[in-house]
Amino acid sequence: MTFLLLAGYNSHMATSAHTADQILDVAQALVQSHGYNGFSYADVARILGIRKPSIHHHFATKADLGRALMSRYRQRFADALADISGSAGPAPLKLRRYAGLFRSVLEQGNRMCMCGMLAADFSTLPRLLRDSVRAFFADNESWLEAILKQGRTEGSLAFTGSVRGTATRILASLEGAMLVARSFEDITRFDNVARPVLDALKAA
Amino acid sequence: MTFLLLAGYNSHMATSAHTADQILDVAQALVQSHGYNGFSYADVARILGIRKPSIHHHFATKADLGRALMSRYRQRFADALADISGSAGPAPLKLRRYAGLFRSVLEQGNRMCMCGMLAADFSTLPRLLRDSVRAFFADNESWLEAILKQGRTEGSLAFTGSVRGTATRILASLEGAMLVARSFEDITRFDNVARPVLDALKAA
DNA sequence: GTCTATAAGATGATAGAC
DNA sequence: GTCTATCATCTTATAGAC
Repeated sequence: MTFLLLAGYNSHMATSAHTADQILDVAQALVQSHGYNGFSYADVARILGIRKPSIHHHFATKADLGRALMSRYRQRFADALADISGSAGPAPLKLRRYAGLFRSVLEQGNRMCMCGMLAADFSTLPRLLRDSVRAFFADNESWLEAILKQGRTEGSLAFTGSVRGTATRILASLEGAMLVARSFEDITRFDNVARPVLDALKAA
Repeated sequence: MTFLLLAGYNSHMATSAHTADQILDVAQALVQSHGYNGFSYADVARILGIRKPSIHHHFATKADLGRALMSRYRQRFADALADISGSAGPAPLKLRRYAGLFRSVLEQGNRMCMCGMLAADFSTLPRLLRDSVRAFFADNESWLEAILKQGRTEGSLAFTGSVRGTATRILASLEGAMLVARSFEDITRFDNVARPVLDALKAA
């Protein structure tokens, strides 16, 4: 398959980036658009203007590439979450910024959250990748729990039900909102889910 | 790939079913488990104990098979929705039965909603299939809107925000709940999202 | 309606030259 | 680190016998 929609990347920019990073950039965009089984080494090579064996040199197998992809994605996401929770604002603002993380992925060429996409591909993934997908979700929920607790403590959030259950619900709603919104190629569909889900948590 | 998890189907039952139906049964299970790009005619043939050309005889191309799959799936889902909305109960009960539709798919070998899965595979689908996925979601939202209106009218439901927005949110939450729950192979994760989402709509 | 045989192209991967 | 050449296997699909 040939895909031009590599928003956020083209082979003529970031010339200082190492090949391995460029491969990860392209592969990630392809996974987020087409799924783990929807892209090939040939696709990545074509887009970067290199040959398949060059990719195998950096990532011997597709499972290796997948692991590197997940490792980098989880690290970056963890950094983004740390940046938000380390900031000074009230919990509702942090939740809005959190949803903004997902929203920005959709904005970037109508991509899906990489882990949401891999959750769909779940049964076809190598074991290590499966574990990483679960860990990503678990990390997200733990982070959300901390923010929800902060909000309850500072009085900025008021919600019935457990902190854990609420975190689970926020994550699932955002993943589902992305999934449905991207099939309509309409980001307002994401907003129409994310906004009320978060607003419903606010203290009166 | 070889998959044994064809809960709900094996080649020794339903011997009276026509081959085309058996193919659809197996292909649907595979799409729901592995995605559109995660299964092949060879997989279907192996499971049914027939040869690939027999499948091509019934469904000339994979796109044809996909169309037939969607057509049957949407029809069945529409029938299930009509059955629920045609019944006598109050809106909250109908919503619970609606969520039960999704839940039963998860129970069936940890499958994903077929359209949720195809929404992930969206960018790799033939145009007609894309349209069908969108139509499925739109049909679901329209049905939910009708139930939400019924609930408001009869006083069994009370929610802030628009009927349309609430319908969108319910669908997205359920799809996302399935997506996340299946990666943990834990149906209680689905329940922990579906229950509070629907309970929050109930009139006091 | 199902089969054998087969094709053209894709896929993940390797050997070995430069 | 990148390339050419090559690989076994898989994928979608067709021709034609039974």
